[in-house]
Amino acid sequence: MPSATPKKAMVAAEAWRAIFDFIIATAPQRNRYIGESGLTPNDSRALTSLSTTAGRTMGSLAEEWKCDASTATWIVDRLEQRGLAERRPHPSDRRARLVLLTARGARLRSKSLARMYLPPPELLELDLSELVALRDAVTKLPPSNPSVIPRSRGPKD
Amino acid sequence: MPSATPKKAMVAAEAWRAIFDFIIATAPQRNRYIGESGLTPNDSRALTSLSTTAGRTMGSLAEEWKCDASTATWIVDRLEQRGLAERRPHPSDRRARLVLLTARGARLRSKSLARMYLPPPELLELDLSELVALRDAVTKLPPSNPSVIPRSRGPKD
DNA sequence: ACAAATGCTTGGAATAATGCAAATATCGGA
DNA sequence: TCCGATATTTGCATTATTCCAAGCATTTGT
Repeated sequence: MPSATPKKAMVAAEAWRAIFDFIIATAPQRNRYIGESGLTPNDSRALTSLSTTAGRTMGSLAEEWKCDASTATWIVDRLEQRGLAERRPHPSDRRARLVLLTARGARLRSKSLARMYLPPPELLELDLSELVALRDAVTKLPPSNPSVIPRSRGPKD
Repeated sequence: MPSATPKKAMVAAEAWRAIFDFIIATAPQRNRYIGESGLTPNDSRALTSLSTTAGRTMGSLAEEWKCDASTATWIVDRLEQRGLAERRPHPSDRRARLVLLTARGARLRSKSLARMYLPPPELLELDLSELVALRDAVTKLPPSNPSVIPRSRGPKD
């Protein structure tokens, strides 16, 4: 066990365990959402790595996904076939490609994210005061790249 | 939007979003654990549905996993081939089978769970007081089936 | 200008997952 | 006892994922 701050480690373990159990318990719902979007879990993850503005090279995607370069090719091919992403030439390196989300991809991504952000119904079983305490506590968690604000508008998809 | 308790819904949404982002941000670590165990995510999930004592019928497993009965057969076959689970005759219904974890399966399951319960390092970035508040808040979350207490002992696996 | 390195795609091969239809054995009720 | 319902497994077909080895075009360092 980390002996640096035993007390802290203990509390962190208790906190994490409760969070983890909650995640597992509410996972089926989210998996259902993913399925309904016509995406595989893999596609879904891939979408969150892209944006309509900042192109990513295949290489950086493969690195982020910790997979073979050819696997990244396969994954992006898949998105491209569905019109969710597109490859463009790299402005300064003609070997490389920049992968961007299409408008359609962005819509699907937002929609998908919006559903993931829907709080599990179980959360509403808490009192308002408990919820507030929870909200205040979890918003202190280290900031992860805030996965874009989901805005639903424009044509459906 | 759920108009029942707008305030509550709002707070729940904020809380969930922070939790969800944290889960996503720390997912790579956990995925790595799963991979290292030589199990697929599917296997891993399957293990958590079994115990060494309470046998489950194939049917109930298929229902829990929301998959075809033949898929459940495939999944359990997989575990059985690796010596992690075993089928036994059902005491009162000769059509049915009871699936149980083997000792080896139980060890792997515990080990796997224990790693999942290791709090993400990011959690330790919080102050002790913040952690305590978090712990107190999340332990009020609706109880999920507590996925068994991981106890590491016995021969390695 | 070359050779080695880099970025990506293709071709292939293997495994994982999943569902449907058919076959088997058993159970339960009329 | 006989028939429809139930529990599982098998055989098949399909899709999803992965990685390795090769091949191409381009870039870089010397």
